[in-house]
Amino acid sequence: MINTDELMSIRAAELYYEENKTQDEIGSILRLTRWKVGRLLAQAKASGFIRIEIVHPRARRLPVERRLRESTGLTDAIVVSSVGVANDEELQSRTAQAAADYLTGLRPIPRTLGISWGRTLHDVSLHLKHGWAPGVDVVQINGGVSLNKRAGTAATTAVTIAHKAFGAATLLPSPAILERLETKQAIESDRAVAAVLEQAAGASAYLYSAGQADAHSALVDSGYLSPDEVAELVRRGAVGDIVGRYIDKNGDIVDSELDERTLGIQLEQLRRATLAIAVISGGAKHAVARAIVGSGLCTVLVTDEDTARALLGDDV
Amino acid sequence: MINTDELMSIRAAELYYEENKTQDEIGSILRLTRWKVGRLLAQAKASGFIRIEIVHPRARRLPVERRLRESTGLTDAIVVSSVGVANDEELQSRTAQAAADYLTGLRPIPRTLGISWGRTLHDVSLHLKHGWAPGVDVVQINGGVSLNKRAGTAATTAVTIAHKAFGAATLLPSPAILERLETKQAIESDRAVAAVLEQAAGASAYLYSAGQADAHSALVDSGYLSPDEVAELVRRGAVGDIVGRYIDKNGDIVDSELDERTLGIQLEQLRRATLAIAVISGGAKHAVARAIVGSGLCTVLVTDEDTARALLGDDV
DNA sequence: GGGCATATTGCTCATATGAGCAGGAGGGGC
DNA sequence: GCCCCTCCTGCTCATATGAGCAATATGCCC
Repeated sequence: MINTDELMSIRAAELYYEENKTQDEIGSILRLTRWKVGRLLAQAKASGFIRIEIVHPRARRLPVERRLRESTGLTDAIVVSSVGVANDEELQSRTAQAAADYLTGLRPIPRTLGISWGRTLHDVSLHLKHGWAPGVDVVQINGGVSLNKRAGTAATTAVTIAHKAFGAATLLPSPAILERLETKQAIESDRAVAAVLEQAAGASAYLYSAGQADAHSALVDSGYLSPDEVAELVRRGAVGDIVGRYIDKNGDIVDSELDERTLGIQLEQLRRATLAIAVISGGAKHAVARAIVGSGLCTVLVTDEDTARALLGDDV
Repeated sequence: MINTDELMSIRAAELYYEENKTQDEIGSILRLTRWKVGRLLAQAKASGFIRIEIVHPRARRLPVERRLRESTGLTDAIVVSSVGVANDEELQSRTAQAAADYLTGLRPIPRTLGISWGRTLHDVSLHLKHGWAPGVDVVQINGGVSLNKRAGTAATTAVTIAHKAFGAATLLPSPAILERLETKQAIESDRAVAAVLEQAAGASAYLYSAGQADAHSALVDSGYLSPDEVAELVRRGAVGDIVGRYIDKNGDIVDSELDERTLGIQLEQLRRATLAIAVISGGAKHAVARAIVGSGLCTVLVTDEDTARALLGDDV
């Protein structure tokens, strides 16, 4: 049975929010003092009967962001609303847009930005406005040029971001994963490659995304790994990959032999970074997001509401 | 491309509605004057970016009610919110509850209330509180006692409503539809039946629901009609039934021969009534609701938001 | 570039609202 | 039945907000 006050608070809420009446007017309609009306409305809000949503592709969820900052070690969290989103694509676009906004608003402006590559990062590059920053150099932090089927995507991403900021792009001229350890070591010690890696190590900020651990991963798409190899990694606890390296739910490398053959900055370099921005969205990436945030691989997370709630352990 | 003001209005809305900041505080955060913030918020509201919903089973939709009253000849409209409703059953329960509330609040209190029977009315009777009125006599306005499979539902409904109002119930001792015209005329002229019909004709208010025109109708359930007969009625334009009589989309009797054999008050008596309350909910009853409201068969409509919007021609 | 029409801004002032407090009603415990 | 404690009510007062208006900026035609 619903009590009288609750019912009255609903009647009051209808008149207040839907009919735009003042609390005083509502008072005379419901034969209550205006103070009682005010209290009923406060009660209705507190009980969660009044739901206020901001319906807009650019809307963020500040309370969720705050909770994320408070309950994790993140220095910042950007959470886009998933109200009214039909598909994952729309959600990813919103998240990429938010990441672009965050980059644009970033102070101090980073001199050098280290980036990974992939669908998400490419999306971010497209959402950045021309002139988003007055000069930022971009450097790739993991390999991936040659084998990429969607030719040049990795390079295009870096170049676009740099170009739009009137800066220079430095590409890492190497595959993401080498077949043999010796080859990797050889490439790594090559002067051109070593110079890029050095620049990457000294970047003032990092921006990267994560891949889910399954056959849809960009590393599979690009031909570096077979679906079977990924399935084996999953069996061994992989939840996803960042900068080409597969991690488990604790943020640890799953297969050190594979990792040795992966060219790019180390996870430890990300962990030590003052500013490492992870951009992650979509239901399939909840697990990898948890691993990244939980093990301190990023200092800033840009994500969607559902992922954020999954991290927070919300039931809804 | 989204313009700057729109984006600012979203940022302002986040701070105002989610972070409970004052417009002044928002002003200093966004580097705007507090008046600009106020205008941005007003703009966000006007553009529909701020959605305020009252989430409660007893919540009504006053703006929809007003539009219904204005665009139809109804003297009153009660529209329950369908936010957060999972199934039709929940919706019907909410609507029945609203009808019970409406009856309880009705002034002047009717001396005699003429009612039909059916699932909906039964539901209303259960939602009424004991002592909902200080004495109201209830009279059935259409037949339906004997054949009803759910034995005595029709009678129980009338008795419950009357009992809870400390009044007397008068049952109409007749089937809803007779097989032969002569039988119907004979019963109708029987003293006991005629007296009830006379009382029904003089009721100060009517309360009835409507059935959809398909095999799930209560008249089929009760055995008065076969699914085939209903199908034939549909073919001839029937959209539903009220007080046992099938009507088309104009509110006209579909089959006058069948109607002649139907015992109860005439549609014209409902149309002439000062107070005729129709209680209708569920997606399957949009058509019959339209017919009833459109042809003036009720003066008050109690319904759900979706049905109301269908009547108003809203797209959503 | 000048002048006009229109939109936008920053203000004053009236009003609506929430915080905090004093008095009073209700409801056990003895 | 009496008292005390708690919760609730209705108030005063400070603050937040929206309406309306003058001043200013913007765009547009010639």
